[in-house]
Amino acid sequence: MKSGSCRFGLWHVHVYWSGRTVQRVRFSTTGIDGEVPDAIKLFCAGRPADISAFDTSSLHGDEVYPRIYRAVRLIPYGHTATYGEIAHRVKTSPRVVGQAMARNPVPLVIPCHRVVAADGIGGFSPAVEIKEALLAMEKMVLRKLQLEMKAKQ
DNA sequence: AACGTACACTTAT
DNA sequence: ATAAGTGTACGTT
Repeated sequence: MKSGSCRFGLWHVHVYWSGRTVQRVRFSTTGIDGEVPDAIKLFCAGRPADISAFDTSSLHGDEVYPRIYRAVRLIPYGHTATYGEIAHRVKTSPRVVGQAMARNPVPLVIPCHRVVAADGIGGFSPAVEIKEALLAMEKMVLRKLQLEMKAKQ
């Protein structure tokens, strides 16, 4: 199992992984030595990298959490869904979706930052500023991509 | 093993 | 503004 961290704004993103399997991701105010998968490095540097394809044990099974995590993983880069929408998709309640997000072992890989409240941004641990920054970054990157696309046509 | 409480929510009183 | 509904985790009996 390898581990390492990379920067996202003021925060350090710790990643525990090996090969295509990511076991744990967490935000910290301090860094650690070691390697981080390229895709995650690119993502944190503001490139439109898709990091949802990594393997994660939390995605398997018929229980409620895995079903929620699989649904959340389908939210595209730069987009959001509400707790209620996800709940509706997997036939559970919004409260439970929030619980699953709070316990997400691999934020970014399972993009819990793209799940927002019906009337606001919702929560994020350890700090909601991270969620705001992630959403702002994705929105900006997406807008830029769309502009480039349009320019080519 | 049962029970209470605490949640990153939402909808309806 | 408050209450009910929801699934899971975690603490206390």
